[in-house]
Amino acid sequence: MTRTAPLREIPLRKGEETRATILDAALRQASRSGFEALTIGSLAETTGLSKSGLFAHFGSKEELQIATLDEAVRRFIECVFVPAVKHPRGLKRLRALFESWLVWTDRTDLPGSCPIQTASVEFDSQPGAVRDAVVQQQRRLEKEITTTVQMTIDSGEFAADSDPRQFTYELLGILLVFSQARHLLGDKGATERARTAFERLVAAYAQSSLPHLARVPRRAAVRSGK
Amino acid sequence: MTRTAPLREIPLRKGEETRATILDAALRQASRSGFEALTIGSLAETTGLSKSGLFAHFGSKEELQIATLDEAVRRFIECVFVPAVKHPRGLKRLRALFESWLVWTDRTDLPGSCPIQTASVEFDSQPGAVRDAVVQQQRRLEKEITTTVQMTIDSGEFAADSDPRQFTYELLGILLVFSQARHLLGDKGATERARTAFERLVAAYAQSSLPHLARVPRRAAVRSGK
DNA sequence: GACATAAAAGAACGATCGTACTATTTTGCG
DNA sequence: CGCAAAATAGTACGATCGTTCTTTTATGTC
Repeated sequence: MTRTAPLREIPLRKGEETRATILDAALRQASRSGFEALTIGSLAETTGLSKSGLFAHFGSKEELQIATLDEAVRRFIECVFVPAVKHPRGLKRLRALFESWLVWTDRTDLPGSCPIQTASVEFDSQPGAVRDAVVQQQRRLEKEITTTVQMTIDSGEFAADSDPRQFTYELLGILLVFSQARHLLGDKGATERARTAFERLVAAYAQSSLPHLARVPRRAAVRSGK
Repeated sequence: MTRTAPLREIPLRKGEETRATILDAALRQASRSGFEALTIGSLAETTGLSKSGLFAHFGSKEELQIATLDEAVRRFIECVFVPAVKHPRGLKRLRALFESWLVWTDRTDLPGSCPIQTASVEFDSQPGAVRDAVVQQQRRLEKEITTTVQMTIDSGEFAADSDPRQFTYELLGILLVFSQARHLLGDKGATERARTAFERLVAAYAQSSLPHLARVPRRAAVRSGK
């Protein structure tokens, strides 16, 4: 059972490289046109491969879509979470997370909107393996954010009775409408509006998780962002 | 030029009826699977029409998609705005708008998520006539909301220096994440989270449009919803 | 350099796509 | 009823879809 020899688990080499090329093209295409438009033919053409050659890497369109989603999440984590954890736990890290999120599709050079969000909407009422994968990834990301929020509670920067999942919920809302304003409507002020919304959200949680009770703040909760 | 006689502008009868049937099926399909999956063939099958017979009503797939979007907007206005304007201008109307919005896809008996939102994401990076139509309708709806918010400022229920477009932006965010939580994740608490977010938003604007300055409220701004 | 294997290409399949053209039925008015 | 027009059906088209099989080429190890 536990042998030291490589035991023939000699992994791929060229294949992995090609697969990465395919997924890069797939990600760009999904960003522009969605996961349904992720056809074998068009993808083969943009990568210069043959249909069958490309197909062999995944075995089915569904698997291609799931692999593309996984790659999107991988890059998202790399672009958003990894830089954020370099900041100290708490509000600083939460802010860094938010700011990275705003620019992540630019940083990873996608031509359209966030593929994860696209997939979320595209498959939200369409049962199947892709939908299951989307749900799983979405839950995973939300859990990560909630953990970051919880740290901000633990650090005392958010009120002790704050609901971290409610914060996550509202934060996601801001980022969803940001994406719509940015890509669909081409709103130049989308980023500033998102920041304003985020700051108000933060300010509310710095006081209480039941902010509509409008408790009087004990001190200025927000400092200059930079 | 101006003749009183009907002048042969005898409009359709049966055709309109069939068209309505088609659009109803199209709306349901778009709600489940998006506008790209709105194919002539599948739609012909679910309506019992022939492909060519159905096609003749629209002339192109693009026109079918646009007609479906327009029908979605028509129903949205009927389900959300029309009931809201029965309430007095100001916060009451704004609240009614929000509450109708939360249930509008149920009230119009759609099997999936909001087709307008689906279209917004599907075409946000895909140039063409459909995208143009989506942008136009989205702008139109946002303008309507902003007007309702402005009335709440005028009534004195929101602070005079409030930014109605910022409020609209954030309100849309809440509704977007609500839809995701509801349909993709099947979150039973989505509605309550949306209400909590809405109340916090309202409370902030009842004080100031720059709520992260955390001004002290002069009085309790929120009463029992009913 | 030979050789096993991985990687990619080639060709073909039935299905469905959007759309054009023609033919048939249905409708509403005189 | 008769008849023009509207509405729908029928048929066919080239293109593309996802997928399967077979064949060829590229790769890495001895």
